[in-house]
Amino acid sequence: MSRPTIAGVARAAGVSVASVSRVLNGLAATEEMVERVQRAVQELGYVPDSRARSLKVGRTYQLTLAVADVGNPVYVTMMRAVEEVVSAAGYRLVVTTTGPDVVDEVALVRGMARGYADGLVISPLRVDDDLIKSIRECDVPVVVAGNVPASAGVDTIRANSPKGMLLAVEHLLAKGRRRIAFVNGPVDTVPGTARAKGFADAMKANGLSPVAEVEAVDFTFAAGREAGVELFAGLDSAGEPSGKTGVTGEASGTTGVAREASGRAGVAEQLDAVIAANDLLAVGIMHELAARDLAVPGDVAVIGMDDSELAEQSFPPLTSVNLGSAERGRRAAELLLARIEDDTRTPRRIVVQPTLSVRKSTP
Amino acid sequence: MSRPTIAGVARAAGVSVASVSRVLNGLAATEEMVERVQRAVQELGYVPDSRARSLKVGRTYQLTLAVADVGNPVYVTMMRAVEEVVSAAGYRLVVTTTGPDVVDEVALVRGMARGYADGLVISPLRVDDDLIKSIRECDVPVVVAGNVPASAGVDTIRANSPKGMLLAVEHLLAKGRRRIAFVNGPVDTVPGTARAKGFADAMKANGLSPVAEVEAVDFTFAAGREAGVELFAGLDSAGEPSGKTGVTGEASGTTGVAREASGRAGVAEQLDAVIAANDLLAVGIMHELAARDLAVPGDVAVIGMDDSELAEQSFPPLTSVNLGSAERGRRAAELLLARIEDDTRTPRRIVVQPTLSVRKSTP
DNA sequence: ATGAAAGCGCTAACAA
DNA sequence: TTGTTAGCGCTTTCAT
Repeated sequence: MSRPTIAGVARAAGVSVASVSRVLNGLAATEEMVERVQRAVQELGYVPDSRARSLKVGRTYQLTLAVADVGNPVYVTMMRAVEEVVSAAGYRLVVTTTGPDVVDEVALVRGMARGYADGLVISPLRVDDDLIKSIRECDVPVVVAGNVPASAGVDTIRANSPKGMLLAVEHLLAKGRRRIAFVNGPVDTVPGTARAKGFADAMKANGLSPVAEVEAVDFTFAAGREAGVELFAGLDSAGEPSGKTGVTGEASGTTGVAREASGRAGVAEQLDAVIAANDLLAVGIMHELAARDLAVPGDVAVIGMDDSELAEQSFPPLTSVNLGSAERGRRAAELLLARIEDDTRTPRRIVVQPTLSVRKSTP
Repeated sequence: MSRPTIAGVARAAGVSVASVSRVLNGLAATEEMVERVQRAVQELGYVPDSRARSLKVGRTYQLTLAVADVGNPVYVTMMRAVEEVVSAAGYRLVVTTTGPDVVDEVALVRGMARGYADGLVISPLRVDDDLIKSIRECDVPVVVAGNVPASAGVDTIRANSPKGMLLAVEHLLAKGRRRIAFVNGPVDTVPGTARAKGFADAMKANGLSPVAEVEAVDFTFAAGREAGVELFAGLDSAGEPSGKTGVTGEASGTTGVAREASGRAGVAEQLDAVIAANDLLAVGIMHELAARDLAVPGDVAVIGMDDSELAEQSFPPLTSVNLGSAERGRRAAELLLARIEDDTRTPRRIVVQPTLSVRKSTP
């Protein structure tokens, strides 16, 4: 016994399919008609086929949110915000993971065309021309939560990383910390680039040079720990900070030796604060700090970015730059909904201002 | 200019729609035919409509994973595992959030019928007859990652909480901790019930009575902190543990006073270990411990459950019962795939055995 | 190897 | 108010 279709219901109720459709969609019908149809629906356990319906009406009432990494808590903040807005508007939200590669991102946008959903919010780590092209060609509206060129002609909503960096640096400065290191994510990503520049500018604006800068392989906890190892190895072998950049690049083969030599005092002398490009990296760094008996914030203050749930869960709770992920999610959803209603409106580019959530990881 | 359809492509290529369909699906065709069609597809930027296609072939090649709370890190572990299996099998995975209520869960399963996906993995917090009914009536296969009665006749894959509790209690015992408190999630949930019973049995089997038992309002970090407040208030006002249950139920109105009186020594005397029903609760408890200057594991050892990414990210890293979430995810996906292939196979009920991941939160 | 045409389950004119 | 029917975009017999 296969699933009943609308025809089956019509037959069971002794009415036409059109009448069934009308009753189901709440259009005008007599008491008795409604009654009969509903009983038949009940009895057969009929459920409309959403594909057939959307094939006809041209809408799925489904929206997609694509994120790079479900393990990154910043996305749960965004997800919650997007979910709230779209479900209030009568859409259901589904989430897909793209991974860090731009090709997968492109494939997703391409595949999104025709039928999977009525719209897409995408938060890409890396952007290239193919991605932009696929977004323009996509026949459902796409809004980018991130940074793409204005020339792409697409609705975007992004954070203000430079401003965020300024907040972080100035907070540290106000607390008397001047020997600041920066742990970034991959610099070939959009946020990586933005944060690198933001950090450099913020430091310069305050007459500071970084003690060290290291680039983690991605925006994860594990990468944060590795970056921590690299950071301390570099600090130690480099001795006093000499120039603008300090240590950069891969951990050297001498890590073991350098690490052995990097005593608590040695590091604490050279470094009194670390800014990380996101909360996951920051927490990774805090673990490496602890492994070296360096106290947070006593010896070294730590600031993360994203102000995700992890920031309050970590210990000590992490001071973090709130880049407005909830607001970005909310407004991305609103932008998407608006564009679904009216595809001719001129693309908007919204930037959300950051705030600083001060917790115990800074003095 | 609307999106091109297969008819448009056929016209542009000067062939029939059937031929276009064949080329697109890799069926037999002459060189020249393939050539012409592909050029037309290229030029028009044609993308097939997945709804129309799946309406015809009866498959969407999309699978859904429904989780209660995207903020719970145990689900990211599951998600990753499910994703890996289903994408290897040529399906795309989408994730939806249901929230804690069973009615939403039911609505999801009902709505899942007809068209959204070819199958569903669901991990419900609460289960009732309606849910079970909706699962049986669902016309796409559903596998439950969790515990439903065998009579439901559905594929399930679940953890062995009692065994996990035993692991936790015995580990504590081996480390000389005997004054154990338990922080559970809501006991009207499936995991809540299972863990309550598991804990009671594990304690009894080892001749121990719990120092205290408190029930958090849900399985979140915030609830964990609240539960911590309640736990310590109760401990203090109850004095020495007298019977089997110790403190239970809501925080009393005297919390403020009790808290004031609950000194470091007082608590440490009554309590030397806490088992939490999941990692989020455990981390919440650790924060409350820290707020009272109680050292982990020095004064109080803490064990979580789920062994999620949070367990290694927390500080100190959390000893946690690995309930096999990755394996459960993997096998749930396999079960689902198998059932999609053959809907007549008799339902399987798999239980995954736990292991203990020992970290620094226990001595 | 290719084309014509039926039909997947539904909605929306249009007719009655 | 209700029924009949065309067609959404696609795949798949069945002829050719």
